[in-house]
Amino acid sequence: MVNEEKSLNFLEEIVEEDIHTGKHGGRVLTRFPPEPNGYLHIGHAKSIVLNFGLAQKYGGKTNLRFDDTNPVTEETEYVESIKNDIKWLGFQWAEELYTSDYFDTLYGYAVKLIEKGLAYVDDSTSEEIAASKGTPTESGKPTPYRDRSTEENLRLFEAMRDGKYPDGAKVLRAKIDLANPNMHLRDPLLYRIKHAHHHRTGNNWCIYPMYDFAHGQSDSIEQITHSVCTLEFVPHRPLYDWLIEQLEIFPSRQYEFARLNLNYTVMSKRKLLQLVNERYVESWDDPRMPTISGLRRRGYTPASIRNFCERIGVAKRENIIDVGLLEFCIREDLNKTAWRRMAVLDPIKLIITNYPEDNQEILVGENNPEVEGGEGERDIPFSRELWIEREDFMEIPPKKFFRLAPGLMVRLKHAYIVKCEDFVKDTAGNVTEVHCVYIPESKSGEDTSGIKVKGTIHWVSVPHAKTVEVRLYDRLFNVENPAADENFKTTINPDSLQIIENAYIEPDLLNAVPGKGYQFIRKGYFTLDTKSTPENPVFNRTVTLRDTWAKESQKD
RNA sequence: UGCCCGAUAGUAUAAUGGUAGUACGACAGAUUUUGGUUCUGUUUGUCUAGGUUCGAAUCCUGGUCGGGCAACCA
Repeated sequence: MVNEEKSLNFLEEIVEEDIHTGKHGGRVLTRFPPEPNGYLHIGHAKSIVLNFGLAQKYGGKTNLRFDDTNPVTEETEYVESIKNDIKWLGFQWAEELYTSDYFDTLYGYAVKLIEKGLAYVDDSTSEEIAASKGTPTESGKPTPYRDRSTEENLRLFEAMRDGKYPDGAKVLRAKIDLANPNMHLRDPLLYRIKHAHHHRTGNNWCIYPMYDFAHGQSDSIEQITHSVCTLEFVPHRPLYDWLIEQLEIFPSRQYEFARLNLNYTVMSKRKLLQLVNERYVESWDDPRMPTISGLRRRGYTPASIRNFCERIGVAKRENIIDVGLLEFCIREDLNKTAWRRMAVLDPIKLIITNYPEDNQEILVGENNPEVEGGEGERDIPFSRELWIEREDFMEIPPKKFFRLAPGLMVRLKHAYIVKCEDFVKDTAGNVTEVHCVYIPESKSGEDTSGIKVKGTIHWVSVPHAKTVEVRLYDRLFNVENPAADENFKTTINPDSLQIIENAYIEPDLLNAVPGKGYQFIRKGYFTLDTKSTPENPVFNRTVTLRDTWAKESQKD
């Protein structure tokens, strides 16, 4: 038997080692700690899959903790969207927690630090503090307030809490080492004054802890065993550890991995917010956005996103993943699950000259050829006049063109073989009609014609066709790494959205179910848009099918 | 030019001192009533210079390159 043991990523190795050595009694508790100031994106999905996946794999649990220490940017709207996205991805947290739940405890920790002589109230301005921190090559200098007595610090900190000072008048700083080569250890700020309404604590507080004084302590309060975050927090780890040690609280450990970057998109919340605010996209859930809600509206499935996150791996090396891999993952999923339907996006008329004018037939087509039994079938009306795709006819075809051209034959999917005999152009030279004859004995399923054709094309019966709006999406940016551009918005792809107001669909597609993916045969995967209504159906293209002909035809 | 992190095919990711493997991509072929799917095959890689060792992607040293750090953001 071949040993198919899957290799572990470095975090799984750490966890296995900890379990092996009996650390925390083998307990595994992770957390996913979003700040509720924006929508979750595919990069968060990587973190979610990692944190929840780690816990699941080793019999542990994961908390959802909102890191809500900055009341100015945080809103309940974001809390709700974040919870919704996590659930949609298929994960369930053990406890829903908020850093703001710990404000009292955190305040107590600050007092303890002051009492130990390890924190002081500083009256300096923001600029003065920045200047006194020195530079990476030059050590910092103490401000005039560094050596206040414990009593004075205690009194002032309490006064800060009691609202005696305006925003920015004072801060609480840790007293560590102004000469430390790690800038984060040069007396970092612990608390600042913000007379602001907090989405959960209202006006109870006018001082709020900084990230560094909240995150690690929250981990510790919850007894998180493995606190997983991204690489930019590596230099914060010594401070994380220092606070835990000085406060003598549960020793959570922080581990860092490289965040996900995807080419042809941006991932920072700030930039995504700009795209929304400046109307480059419709909203946070615009199908071109790399947000979870955008991907969902685009037609991505939870399984495809989870799968993607597992395939990209986890390491500490900076990376830029090809969106092609994301597209592979959704095609892989939808190929197995999407029901097949026919739709013509850019129509020209095909007339079967030897088919009786008043005749029509009801043909059948399987729903899903990837599944035994096809998951049932649907009726497809057929008649003398059909819509076909403009690109499926060429007056003068190149070599290896397996579609319609004068004298060429194709099969109409689920129907008959037809032979092109003629075509009609308008005054502008555009082909408007293709005239064919059909082979009556070549009907799908009962073909006795013996004719073999290379190509099969999709179609929709003209008198039975329904009209819908179809939205085709392309990458939002024209360059691989838009964030590298000083003004990333100049690299936006002006053609990222193409709206087809009148696409023709086979009648059964009117029964499409929201949230389900459909393959428009030969065109791609589509799903109903959230704004679609029975009166005005709108389909979003999730992703095209792989198109080797497009590549072939572009050669030479 | 202070500190920290990293460097394996085009992109990611394994190999934990002992045959450099996997996925996606690319290329070629087979199958196909979707130029889809599926299947088969091919291609391409250890940043660099030394050192340790019977043996180095792996350990050590120097260098190069990339990224991060001096927000009352997280």
